[in-house]
This record gives sequence, C-alpha cells and structure tokens, in this order.
Amino acid sequence: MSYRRPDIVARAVEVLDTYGLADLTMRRLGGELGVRPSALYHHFASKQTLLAAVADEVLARGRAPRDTPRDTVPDGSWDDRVVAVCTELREAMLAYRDGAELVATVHAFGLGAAAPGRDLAAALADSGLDPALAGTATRTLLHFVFGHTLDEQTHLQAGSAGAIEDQPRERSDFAAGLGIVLDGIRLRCRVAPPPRG
Amino acid sequence: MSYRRPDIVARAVEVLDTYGLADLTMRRLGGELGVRPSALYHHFASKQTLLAAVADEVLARGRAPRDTPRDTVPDGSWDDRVVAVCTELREAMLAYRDGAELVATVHAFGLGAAAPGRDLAAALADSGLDPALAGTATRTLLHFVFGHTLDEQTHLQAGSAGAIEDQPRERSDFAAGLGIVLDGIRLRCRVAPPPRG
DNA sequence: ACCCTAACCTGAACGCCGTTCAGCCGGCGA
DNA sequence: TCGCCGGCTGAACGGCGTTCAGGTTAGGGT
Repeated sequence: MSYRRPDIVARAVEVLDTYGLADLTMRRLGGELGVRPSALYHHFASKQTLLAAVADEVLARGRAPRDTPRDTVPDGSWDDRVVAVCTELREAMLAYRDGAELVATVHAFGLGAAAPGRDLAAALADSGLDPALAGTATRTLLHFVFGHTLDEQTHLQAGSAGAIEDQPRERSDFAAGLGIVLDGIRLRCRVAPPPRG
Repeated sequence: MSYRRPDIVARAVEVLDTYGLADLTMRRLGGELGVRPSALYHHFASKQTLLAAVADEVLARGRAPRDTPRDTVPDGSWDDRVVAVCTELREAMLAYRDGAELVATVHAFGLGAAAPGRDLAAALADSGLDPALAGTATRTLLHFVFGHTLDEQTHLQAGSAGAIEDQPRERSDFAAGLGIVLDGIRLRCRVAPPPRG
C-alpha cells in the first residue's frame, strides 16, 4: 500500500507554483500525475481537504530547521520569538505563487494551517499577558500577517506580470506594521514596559 | 435609458443575504430578475465588477448618516474617528450574510471597497504620524478589521447553522484587538502620548 | 407618421469545474 | 490458488462564467 498522498501533495505544490491557485484544479493535477481526476478522491475526501494538506506542506517547507526537535520552545525573549514566527510565516507563504491566498483561505476555513497560531500562542504565554487577552493578541497578529502578506504577494505578482503601475511599496513595511501591533501588545503586559517608555 | 444597474445590484444584495456568496451566481441572479444570465453582461463587464458594485453598496448602506454631507471631515479626535470608521466598517460587513468575505475579497482584488481605506487615511493624517508610516498604519488597521470580522462572521454563521461546537468568542474581542493596534499607532505619534504612559 | 438609435435582452453554445459511482485490474498475503 | 483490497477507469451529472449573433422594445428627432 504505497502512500500516494505525499506524491499528490508534492505535485500539487508544483502545480500551484507554476500555474497559480486558480489553475490548481483536480483535472489539471490528475493530468500532471497521469491519472483521472476521480482517482484523487481515493486519497482526499474533497478538494478543500487536499488544499489544506497543500497549505500545511507549504508551511512545513518554510519552517526554519529546529536544531533539537525535542526542544519545542525556542530560546529568546517572547517578543523576539513572535517576530521570528511571523517572519517565518510570511516567508513561507511568499515562497510559492499564491501561497498567501492558499494558506489564509485554508486557515479561515479551519481545515489546516493551524501551526502558526499555536506557535504564536506559545510565545505569548511567556509574555505576562492576561490570558484572556492572549487569544485576542494571537488572532490580531495572525490577521496582520495574513492580510499584509496577501496584499504584498498580490502586488508583487501583479508587478511581475504586465501591470507595473503600482509603486513598489517599501520593503520594510512588514516590520513596521508588525512593530505597531507588537507595541500594542507590549503595553498590555504586566512586566515588560513599552520600549524607551 | 432606464438604468437597470441599481436594480441588479439591489437584487444581488438580496440574493447574497438569502443564499450566501457561493450561491450568488450569474444564473441565479438572472433567474431572480426574470432574465437570462447573459443579459447581466450588458451592465457589468464580468462577475468580479458586479461583486465590486455589490460590495460598495453594502458599505454604502452601512455608512452612518453624515449630518452635513458638505462636512467630509467629522469632528472628534483622530483616534476616535479611527474607532468610528473601523466599527462602522465591521458592522456594515456583518449586516449581510458573507458580507465580510465579499468586501475583503473585493478589496484584495482592488476593484472596489476603497472608501474605508480613504477614511482611515484621512483620520490618520491629523494624528501627527510620520506620513511614511501613515500608509502602513492604514493598511494594518484594514487588515485587522477584515481579518477579525471575517473570522467573526464565519464563526457566527457556523454557530447559527448546526455546528455549535465553538465557544461563542467574547463580544468585546473586536474592541480589544483594535485597542492593541491603535496603541501601537499612538506610540508613533509625535504629539499624543500613550494613554496613562 | 416615420425611422433610427440605443439599450436591453434571448438562445445557444463553449469549455471548464467538483463530484459520484459502478466496476476493472493487479499484486500480495493466506 | 484464491480472495482481498487499494488504486484506478470511464462515464456521467449538474453546475459554472462567458461569448456572440441576432431579436425586441421604447423614445426622440424630423
């Protein structure tokens, strides 16, 4: 019983990166695998669950190599870790065509792409933040990263195609926006004072 | 030359609220208007532009009545106005089924739903914020409102359907998240000090 | 009264899409 | 050798957005 699931997911990532999310279709993916589209339904209950698996694969590939897989809590201050998780998430999505749209959609649908949220919640648990606010902070960070990266990737891809009428948007915009949200969170921590405050 | 465009948009809003965005289809909308689907293409170049008009209509309906239409700049401090714009945007999207998904998609596509961004930018212009940062702040606020409301509406509608396995999510979550972002912005203003800072 | 213009719409098709289902095939353990 | 079963086929179902040549209708200028 050779598991074709990983093959299918890997091929789907290729199709995504080459043709885009709109053309990642069951027929095209089947054709790329030399198989009828109906064959895919022996491995995935629906296209949505397939896309969830593809999103998780994209996130897994973008994941920075953890030296010791046992040590699930990386070192550093909590806010450094938040920046690391958000940056990693952004770069993972930017690494493949339409990656942001895919991951954001799957996350909104609730079928996958849950790892970043867990990582953020873990980092925020060490922040001294009121646990009732930690959930709100986590979601706010996620919404920022998803929204910003989706915007960014859309403009990047529109620029790499013909329509270059858009100003190129400063590169450090992500860090600036993340800094805004992060400072808002820092203000609500018991221990950490606002920077230079 | 009676303009049927407004009729079509109004009917589309009804279909959206009754059947949801996935069932807002050119065929169904045509059927609802007693017309072949191809007739709609005499009023809109594509479904995307039709959806943009529908999104703008949803936003216009959710707009608080401005007493003096000449006075485009409402009174109050800039951060009060930011809160007002964000709250109004959220409530406009929540007022119709799948409103958040529709408006967020249209905005991402760049075909419409630009008014809230303009209003936010106008309010932030009075904040004493570095103009280079104002754009970043505007987008960060928009991403928060879109992301949060999309989440909220998804959970609300999932709850109103069968699957009630979700905890109801505190009602003040929006205000809390908005407060986080807003404090981050306040920290970057020259004049306004952080509250109780 | 006439016609022209322009908006509006029809009817039919094109080429896609996700999904379902009965049944075939081939390798492997018993 | 047999049976099982995972993997797949072939064919269809009902839908989708979109295009296009041509018909219909209403109004205003002459």
